[in-house]
Amino acid sequence: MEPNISVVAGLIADPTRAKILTALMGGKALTATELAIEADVTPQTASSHLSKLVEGDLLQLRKQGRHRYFQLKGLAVAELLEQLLVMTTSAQSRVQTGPNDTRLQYARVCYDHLAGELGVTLYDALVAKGMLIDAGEQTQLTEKGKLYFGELGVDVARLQSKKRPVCKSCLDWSERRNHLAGSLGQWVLDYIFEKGWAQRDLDARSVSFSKAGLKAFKRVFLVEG
Amino acid sequence: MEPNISVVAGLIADPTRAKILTALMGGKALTATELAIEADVTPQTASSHLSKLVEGDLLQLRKQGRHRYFQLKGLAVAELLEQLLVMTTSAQSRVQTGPNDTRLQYARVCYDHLAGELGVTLYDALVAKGMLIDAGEQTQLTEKGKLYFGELGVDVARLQSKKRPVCKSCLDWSERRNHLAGSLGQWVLDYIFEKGWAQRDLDARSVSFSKAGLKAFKRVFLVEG
DNA sequence: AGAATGCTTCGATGGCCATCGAACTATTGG
DNA sequence: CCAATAGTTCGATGGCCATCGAAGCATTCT
Repeated sequence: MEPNISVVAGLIADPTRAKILTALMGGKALTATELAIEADVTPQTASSHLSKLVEGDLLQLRKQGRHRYFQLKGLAVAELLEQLLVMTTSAQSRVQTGPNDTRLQYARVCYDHLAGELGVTLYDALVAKGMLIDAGEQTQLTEKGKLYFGELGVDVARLQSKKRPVCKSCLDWSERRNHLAGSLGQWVLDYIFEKGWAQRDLDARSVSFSKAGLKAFKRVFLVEG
Repeated sequence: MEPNISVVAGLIADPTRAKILTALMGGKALTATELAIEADVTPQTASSHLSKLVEGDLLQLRKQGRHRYFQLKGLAVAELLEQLLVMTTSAQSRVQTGPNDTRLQYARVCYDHLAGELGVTLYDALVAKGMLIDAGEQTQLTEKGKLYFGELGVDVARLQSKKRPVCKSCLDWSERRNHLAGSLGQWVLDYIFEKGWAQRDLDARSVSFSKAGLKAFKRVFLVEG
């Protein structure tokens, strides 16, 4: 009648695939090789599992150069795995990690926009507030977002007239999650330096926020915490 | 690291066991033979599966005379199955709605509370009338709601003293919207049967309202139309 | 007590599938 | 171009397990 649920369950039932899925629960995208190492199998075996998981709509594949990044496909998959974890870790309390404000300060430049944990947080916050729509690789700026950035002083129409996409999600090197790229991402980084919230470090890649600058950044860009 | 989740998933992965589990989603306890017929296998095969499901803490066994009654063990199991149904029904188009399916979609039992279109309508109506506050997964019963249900004969204080949450929203697999779970949801379903407004169908999941019963239900629980 | 019903255990069979070695394709970097 | 890295497909192997026939245990009915 409905073998579908057993098909999905069957995908999770294999211990190796379960390891792959739980490894991806952090939200980070991982490469095929990394997942093979994580699951402690050869690349061939991992490849077989990964294609099945993609075929079964549990994972999403994003090709980037010679790498293939995998991540959980949609919130429903993560929730399903959560539910399974709830079942199996009955007595274990789910303790959240402590204040992550200190770790949040890790930030660096990716080409011309903000990357690192803070970049990812920014991206997530803008999506959560309805400014952006995360549609896989193609990120959309909503009408609400246009208004919001317009009030901050962005000439949205001018950005849109250029060839370069306004919004683009870029897979983060360290976080392996989306952060904001495109001309809007560039604008945000420029804005940060312009306001004096932060400055480039000597290695020219990492970005140091001042205490007040970080606070202002979070306030203006709707990042909670 | 944690093969537990693959173990649980493996229990659901077998099509026969999946049939058994979905048959038990009605909340009604069924005998081993009934489940064998439902899953279309011999009693020996069903027995093997059932012992595994009990061993894996997905089913609860109750011996009664020469019968062995099985039912889902706890709400978490039912929620896990619901979550799987949410995943699998979202992937495929909404066709194939025979007469039995439409009945199931209108009103059915989800473990121990009312689900389907009518369940969702009830939930929405209670929220609209200010009896409940929809706050994500944790639904709140308002003071007004406590008064209202108190007049219907609910011992709210007793429900609150129990471990199980009074209100809880449960995602409906056909409607994909919240319906009322928790001990209050259980009370509502009991009330419906107690008043004779409806009765369980043969398939043990769908709920048949009489014409007068439906009218009374809508009147008492503030559902418009 | 004897028969019937409900259910389980045992053992054999057959099919599915996870795994890895070997060989291949694809992308990057000198 | 060649070398290196990333990942895939193919084929063989081995193990796990769902299934059911046969037989056994348990409970109830008459």
